[in-house]
Amino acid sequence: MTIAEVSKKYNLSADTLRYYERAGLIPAVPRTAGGFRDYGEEDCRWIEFIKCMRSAGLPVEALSEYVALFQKGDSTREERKQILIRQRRQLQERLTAMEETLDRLDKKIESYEQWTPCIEYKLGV
Amino acid sequence: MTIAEVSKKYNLSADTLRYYERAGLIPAVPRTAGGFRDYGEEDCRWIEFIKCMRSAGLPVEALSEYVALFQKGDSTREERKQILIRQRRQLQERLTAMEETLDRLDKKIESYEQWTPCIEYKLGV
DNA sequence: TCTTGACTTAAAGTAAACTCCAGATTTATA
DNA sequence: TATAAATCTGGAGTTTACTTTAAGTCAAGA
Repeated sequence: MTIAEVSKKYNLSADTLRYYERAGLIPAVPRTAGGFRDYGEEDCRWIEFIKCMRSAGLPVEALSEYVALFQKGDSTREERKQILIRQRRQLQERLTAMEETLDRLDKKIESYEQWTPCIEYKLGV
Repeated sequence: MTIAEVSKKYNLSADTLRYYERAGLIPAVPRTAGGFRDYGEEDCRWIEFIKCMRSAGLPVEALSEYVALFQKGDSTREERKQILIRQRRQLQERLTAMEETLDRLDKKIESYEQWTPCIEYKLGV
């Protein structure tokens, strides 16, 4: 697959795909004789995985460490697992904060549905 | 309250508090004769509100628009409400994506708990 | 009064994650 | 074969949200 095809498939710009590779978010992609990237199935799975993780806000650095360790082989299994556990915990924390904010936004929007100006409304908060 | 006291109370640096004011995330804070900020109860409520919204990732720009509209008075109620609704929807979307990623991370961590290398493990994704 | 520490501003600097650009090379099409 | 479209690399530029700096002002204690 060419970079244009992968770009379309995952809705990531070609620049972003090249950036992900350069930053070590995905292993090096094989090339054609002319030097063009030629993505295979496994490359695609990496891209999909990284896209998912990035969409949830996992930092590029943590992910590139994970990929680097993965490429070092089995001896890094435990270290990789610790990265995942750590990122899972931080993601959970962000999620909880966001759920609280969502609740608060809901209440606020509800208060905007009423005509009667209440103290909350007066303060705008 | 001085900026140092508010900084301690909300665990935001004095620099961040000044930045929030400058960026219009909170209305202008009253000053002492000497020009020092003198935060009152209402200022604190704004800060707490903005801190909560920012912690969930609501963009500075959307929040500053909201505050600007609030300061223009009642006629902007509907516009303010639309901002909140829009941000709520986007927050919900981010939340859903993050929940999916959390699930996936959980499964991945579980797979790291096993000795048997499976296809997933081999691919690292 | 002097000095030390808290506070002020405007402006520059930083970090993260892309995004764009220039100039060269490769590949597909007429 | 000529040319246009796609891709390459290295490096610079952008955006968001702060954070730091510099140079000065204000206020409380010795």
